[in-house]
Amino acid sequence: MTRSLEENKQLSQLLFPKVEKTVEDYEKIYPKRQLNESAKVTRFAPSPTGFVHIGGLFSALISERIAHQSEGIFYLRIEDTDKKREIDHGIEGIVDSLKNFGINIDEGYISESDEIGAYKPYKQSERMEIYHTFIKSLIEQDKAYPCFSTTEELEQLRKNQEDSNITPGYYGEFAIYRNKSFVEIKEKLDANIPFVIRLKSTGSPDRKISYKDIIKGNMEFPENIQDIVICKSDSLPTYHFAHAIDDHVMGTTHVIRGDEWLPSVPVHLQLFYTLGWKAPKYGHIPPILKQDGNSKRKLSKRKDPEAAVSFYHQEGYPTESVLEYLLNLANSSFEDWRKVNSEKSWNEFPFKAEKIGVSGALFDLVKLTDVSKNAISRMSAQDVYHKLLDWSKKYDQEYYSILFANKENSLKMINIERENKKPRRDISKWSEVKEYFSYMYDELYKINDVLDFPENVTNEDIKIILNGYVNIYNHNDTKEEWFNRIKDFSNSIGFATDMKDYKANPDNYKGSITDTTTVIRVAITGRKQGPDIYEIMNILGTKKVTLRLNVSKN
RNA sequence: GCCCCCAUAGUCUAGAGGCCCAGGACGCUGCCCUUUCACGGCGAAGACACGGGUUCGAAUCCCGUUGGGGGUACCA
Repeated sequence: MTRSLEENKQLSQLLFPKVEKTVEDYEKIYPKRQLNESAKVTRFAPSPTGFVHIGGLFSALISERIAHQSEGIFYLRIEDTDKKREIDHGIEGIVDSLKNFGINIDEGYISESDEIGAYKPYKQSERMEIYHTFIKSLIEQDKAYPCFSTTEELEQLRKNQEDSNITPGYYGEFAIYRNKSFVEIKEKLDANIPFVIRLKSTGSPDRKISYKDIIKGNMEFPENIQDIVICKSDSLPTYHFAHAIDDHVMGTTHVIRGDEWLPSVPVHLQLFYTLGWKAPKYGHIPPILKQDGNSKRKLSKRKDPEAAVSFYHQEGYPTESVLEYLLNLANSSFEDWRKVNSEKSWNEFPFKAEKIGVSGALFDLVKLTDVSKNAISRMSAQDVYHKLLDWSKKYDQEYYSILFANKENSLKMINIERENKKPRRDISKWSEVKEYFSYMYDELYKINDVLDFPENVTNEDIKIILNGYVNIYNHNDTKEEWFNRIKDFSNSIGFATDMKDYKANPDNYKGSITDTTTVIRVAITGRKQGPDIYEIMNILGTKKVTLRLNVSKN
C-alpha cells in the first residue's frame, strides 16, 4: 500500500516539475541573521483585505516595541494567500497607516510596490517557488501527500463523523489519500483532478503539547491529529504553512498575533517540528472589544467605524494619542510612567510584553480623549499649529486657508495658558479646534442672534456692563491693570469683587465680578467659557473688541 | 457537540497566600481655589461572578457552576 522512497521522489517530481532549487539552496540564499543574542525579530503580517484595524495597529505596535527595544528587527510581510478577499491598494493602505503612526519598519514594503530588506520578497504570493520547494521536499520524505477529496466529500465525511459522535476532520483512518499507491495517485494526476497537499500528522489524540506563551503563560493543548492542508488547489500555501516557512526563513524570533490563533498553535508547532526547525516564541494578544448591548464583541470592520485606524486620522486624534492609549492598554503602568516622564517620547517607555493583559479590553473613547488632551497639552504651540495645518489640509480646506492666512494670531491663540506649569487641556482632537476657536477669525465668527448671557444678570445690567466696558477698555493695559480696571468697574456698578463677601451676602450685590467678565466674554466670543479673556482681547485687538462689544449691546 | 482561553468598580487595570475589610487612572460626583473653563487641592460613591475545598490565613492555589470570548475551512 505505502509508497517506496523512490516512488515518493518520483511523486514529488511529478507534482513540482518546475521546482529546481533545493531546501539547502534557500538556506544559503536566506542565511541566518547576524544579530545579538538578545535581539528579537518580529513582524507585522497583515492581509491586504481591507483597512487597517485598530487591533492590527495594536499588534504592530507591540511587535515593533519588542523588536526595537531589543535592538532587533521589525518587518512588514504581506500575507496575500487569499486572493478572493484581496482589495485594491491594500498594501498602500497598510504602509501608509504604519507610516502615519510613526511605526517604523526595517524591512518589507515601503509603498504599494517597493520593498526593502535582504529577505525579499516580503509578499507571500511572490514566494511560491520557496513554498513549493519545501513542499516538494516534504513529499519526498513522505511527510506530505496530495489529497483528491472534493469539498463535497469532505463535507459528507464531517457530517457522518458528527452523526456518529466522533472527532470530525481529515485524520487517521479518514485520511484516505494518505497512503495511496503511486499508481493510483498518478492516475488522478494524469486525469487532471484537482488536489491539495496535506501534511501527514504525527500527532496523537492522547498526547498533550505544551509551550510557554510570552503573554498567556504556560499553555497545554492536545496534539494536532488532523492532516492539515498546506497547499491549496490553486497551489497557494495556506496561512499555516506560509507562516512556518516565512518565519523560519526570515528569522522571526517572536510571533505576536491575535489570540484567535491560539487554537492553531499545535498545528504550527507540528509544522516546525516536521520541517526540522525550532519554532519561534509566540505571544497571543487579546482582541479589542466593544460593548454591544449586554455583551462584548470584537470591534467589527463592517459595523464599527472606530475599528479603522483611518477613523482616528479623520477625527484628528494625534497619532501619539492613539499610540499612547494603545500602549496603556498593553501595559497599564504606562500612565504612571507618563506622569513622571512628561517630556519623553512614548517609545522611551520600557515596554514589557509579559505584562500585557490576557483578556480583551473594551475600547474606551472617553479614556482616549483624556490621553489625547494630555498629549496635546504637552505639545508646543508651533507643534499644534503645524499638526492642525496638516490635518485641515486633508480634511477641512476652509479651515486650512484660515489657519494658513492667520498664522501669528493662531499661534498666539493656541499658546494661551499653554506654557503654564500645568497647561490647558482643552483640545482632544483636531476636528474640534475650528469650532472651539471660531471667534478668533472673522471668517468663522458669527454673533449669535441670541447671546447666551448669564441668567442671573438682567438685560439692563448687561447693557450697563457692555456700555461701560467699551469706554474703559484699553488695549495697552497689562493684565494686572486690566484686572484692576475690571474690579473698579464692577464695584462702581454694584457687582462684588470680594468673592467671600459676595458668597456671604449675595443680596448686597447685583452679581459678582464673575458675572461682569462672563458678560464681556459672551459679548466678545459668544461663549461663556474659554481661555483667558484678557489674552483673547489682546490678540483680537481694539478694533474687533470694540466692534463686537457694540454689536452685542443690541 | 468537541477543544481552548478568560473572569477585581461603568471602563482600563494593580495585585504573583498574610503588606488588601483591595491600590491607581478615566468617568461620575461634593467642596475649596479661581475673571470663565482648564489646572490644582481635599473628599464621596463604586469591584475581588457564584459555590465548594486546601490553609492558622485566599482576590491570590485546586475543583465545580455560571457568564463572556475564540477555534473547530482548500480564511487569515
